[in-house]
Amino acid sequence: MDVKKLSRREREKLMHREEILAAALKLFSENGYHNVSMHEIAQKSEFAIGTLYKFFKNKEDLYKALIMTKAEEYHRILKDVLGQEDDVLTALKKYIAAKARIFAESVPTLRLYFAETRGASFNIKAGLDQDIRKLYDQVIELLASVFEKGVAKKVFRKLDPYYMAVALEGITNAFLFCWLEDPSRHPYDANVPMIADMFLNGVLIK
Amino acid sequence: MDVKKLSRREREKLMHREEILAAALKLFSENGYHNVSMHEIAQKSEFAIGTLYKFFKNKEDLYKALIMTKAEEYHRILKDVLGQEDDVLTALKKYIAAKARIFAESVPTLRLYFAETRGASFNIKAGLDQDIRKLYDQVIELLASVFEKGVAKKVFRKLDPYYMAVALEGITNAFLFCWLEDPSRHPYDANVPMIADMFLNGVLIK
DNA sequence: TTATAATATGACGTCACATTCATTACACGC
DNA sequence: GCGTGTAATGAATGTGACGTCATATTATAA
Repeated sequence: MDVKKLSRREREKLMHREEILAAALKLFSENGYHNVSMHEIAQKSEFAIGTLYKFFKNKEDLYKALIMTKAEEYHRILKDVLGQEDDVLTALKKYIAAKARIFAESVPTLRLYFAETRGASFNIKAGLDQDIRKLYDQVIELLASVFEKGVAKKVFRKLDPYYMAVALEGITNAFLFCWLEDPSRHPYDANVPMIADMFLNGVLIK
Repeated sequence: MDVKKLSRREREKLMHREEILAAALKLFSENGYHNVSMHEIAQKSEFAIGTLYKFFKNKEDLYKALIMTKAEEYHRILKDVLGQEDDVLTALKKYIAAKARIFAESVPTLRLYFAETRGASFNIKAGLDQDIRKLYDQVIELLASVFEKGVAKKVFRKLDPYYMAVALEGITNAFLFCWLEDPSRHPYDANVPMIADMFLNGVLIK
């Protein structure tokens, strides 16, 4: 998979593909799948309609390629973070912070990702749901295993590890959503310690 | 607004409207706005296409009427619960439980509500976002005021009340989503105490 | 320079869907 | 039974989007 192995022709073709995807990301994240036409994507990417169909079988295929690329990247990063040999507490804090880093560089990606994973996704007839879902479930399971370890080591209370993972996902996503709505008023980065604190210690005075 | 004041003609007309909305709810919640045609809604509700247009200006209008009715009902119930003169802790627990009750009777409604409030809603060109958002923000603010009271009374730690509300919303929605995906495996009702416990006390062993 | 392969183009066919409106059916008072 | 206004109908219309393909352009090799 070395880039050097590819001829200029092939490298350019890949670049063109990337350009199409970049244009599509911008449009889809702003307007949603059904409110973007292939004509618009062609215009924005400065290719002809026919060219899009050289790269992607159809509109669904283009969308799916876009989403899955991003989802796999997201998944890989979180897996890396959770896979490091840290103690459970730092692993968790790293995880919360990583979610910020991933999307900090690309708000459009976050918008698309939320559109497909939160709420019911009705964009694509079939298949995509399942594929993204599988990646998402893997992250949850990984998180759950961290919690399980934490429970065994008596760091965490004896609660269902899976539900702890669900809760943490819920909280972090809620703050990501806040940030998405108004980045300057609700910065995610700055709130990471507070989020961790709230989740770990609760809101009650003991 | 007494029903008795209406003639049979008028009552029937209202009933017909309800029937159309019921058919639309089922279809939209299963397939999403763009994958349901007016023709399908007409068929399911056993009216002619033209009749739909007697009740609603267009497809968007029909969808909007559907969503806003449900959203206002949801909002009203949560407002009632939080408005009662309870101490902050029972108010909170009631709130968490109420979210279950509202949707327990209608999974389709929950699906639609999530489709419009979580993730980016791209169904309707403009307007709906803002209107639903306003209702949603009111609930958050109400929740925040409960937390503020709790902080003043030294029940809750000194954290930003708004962010506590965001976190609670995040957690409860995450569990609602779980329930939506697999109602028998992840019952929301049974988990209410656990959710409250996790949010109030955190996951850490002290 | 020419031949050949690879890539890009965009006008157009086709189809599905939202919306309209001329017509029909119906209820109710006289 | 008759006339009037209200409600319901669904074939017809117009629009717009996807995806195709015959053609044009560019790159490479001979």
